[in-house]
Amino acid sequence: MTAAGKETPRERYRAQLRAEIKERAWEQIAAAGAPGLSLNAIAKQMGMSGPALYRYFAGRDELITELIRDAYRSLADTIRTAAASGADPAGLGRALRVWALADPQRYFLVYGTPVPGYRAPDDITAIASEIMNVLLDAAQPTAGSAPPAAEVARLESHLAEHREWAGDHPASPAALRRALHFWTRLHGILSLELAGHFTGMGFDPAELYENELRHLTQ
Amino acid sequence: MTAAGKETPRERYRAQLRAEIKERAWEQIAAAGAPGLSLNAIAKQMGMSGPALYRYFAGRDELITELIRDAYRSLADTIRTAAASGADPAGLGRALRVWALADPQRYFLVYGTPVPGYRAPDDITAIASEIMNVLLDAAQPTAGSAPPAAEVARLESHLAEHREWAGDHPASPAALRRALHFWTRLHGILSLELAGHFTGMGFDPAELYENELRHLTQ
DNA sequence: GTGTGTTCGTTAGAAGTTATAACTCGAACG
DNA sequence: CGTTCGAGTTATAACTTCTAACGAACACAC
Repeated sequence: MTAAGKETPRERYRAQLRAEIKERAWEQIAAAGAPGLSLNAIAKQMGMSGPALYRYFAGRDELITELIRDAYRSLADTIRTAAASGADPAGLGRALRVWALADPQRYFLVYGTPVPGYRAPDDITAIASEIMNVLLDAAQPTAGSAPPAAEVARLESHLAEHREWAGDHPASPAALRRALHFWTRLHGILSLELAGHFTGMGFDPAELYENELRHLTQ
Repeated sequence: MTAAGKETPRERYRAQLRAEIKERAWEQIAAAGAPGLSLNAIAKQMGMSGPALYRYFAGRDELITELIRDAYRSLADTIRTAAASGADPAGLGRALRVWALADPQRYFLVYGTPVPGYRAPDDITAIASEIMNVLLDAAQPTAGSAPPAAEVARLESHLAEHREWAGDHPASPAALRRALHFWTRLHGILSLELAGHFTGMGFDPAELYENELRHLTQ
């Protein structure tokens, strides 16, 4: 895959160890959430003593940022792959849910409670807008189905005037609106489900989600 | 308000100090999120030394749980008050947004990323269902407007069979569905806005929110 | 007014954490 | 084969939560 020939043995070893550290980090995060991640614990698990990890990550924050980056990348890959294999918007939504349920804490690393001061590095926001691009693609085609109902007219004209976030994507105002709704509505259900706010309520979150997908794709 | 006569001086002092501790805790949480809350820092701020706080809270977890409880209560009061003063569902939605924007971290204490192991005490879940009750009330009246569109029929029949979460509230299946949508859709927009996922996108989240309210109330 | 307790706040300390500094040793490379 | 670079070590500082033991102040009963 990557130009393996040019790697020195040390680089190989280094990359491998970084990967193992992240591996353990994911386990800890899955078990106790991001605040429960401990560099020291990872080091002990790997049979080495604390400060050794600082050879591989500048600190806890850098490790977490790296994990957030990976989570974003994983999500972007999932969405892109689903779209590339001809999935309709509903299919994209289902892929999103499968991805989220596979590792709730990974979802929360992307869309969960932010640390007030934190500002995401540029490459992460780039991945975020890549995801948005796929959504905009998917929101486009819906033929000339729904008439521009008066209800949404105001929002669509507002979005038409503020389409910076779409970059140079040629999405129609209706598509801008649909992509946004797709995002916010599915996130609304998913995040509540993953946070456990539906547990004990009795109904099946999948039914609610499928209903929203039906609604979103008209 | 409270039966002040029967309070001993010590109880008064104790209650006051507990309140001040929570006050400082809110400041810290607003500034650095829940993980940034430090008992020690609070103690120092109040001019007393670390372990003194353990007279008032069993530990960090109990303090946070108490803050979560207060946040829930504050939200329930806000929603109930809005409903009591004759607000329609849209008004409830706006009250929710105002409450959330007033202190984003407080919102996240209620609806943010959960700690995997954490299980909310019963009285907190009781407040949660109190909130749901107000939502169910508000979702009820909408006259005989929308016909039971085939799109939502499946979800509504599912909800009709799983209405444990409504307690003994006499909400119609349509009301169950509407209350759920009200919750998930507004939370979807709000949580993304509060987490800063809309910053830099250019559009006004209020427009998106208002559109959703319009949509929700038909 | 003078005991008597309860409770408050203190210091000391254990067991963690992140992170830095200084040092050793081994492996890669010229 | 030697030199250098880097990995991992220990020691330390500055934090954190939280327990334990102590002293002192305060409310209350007598």
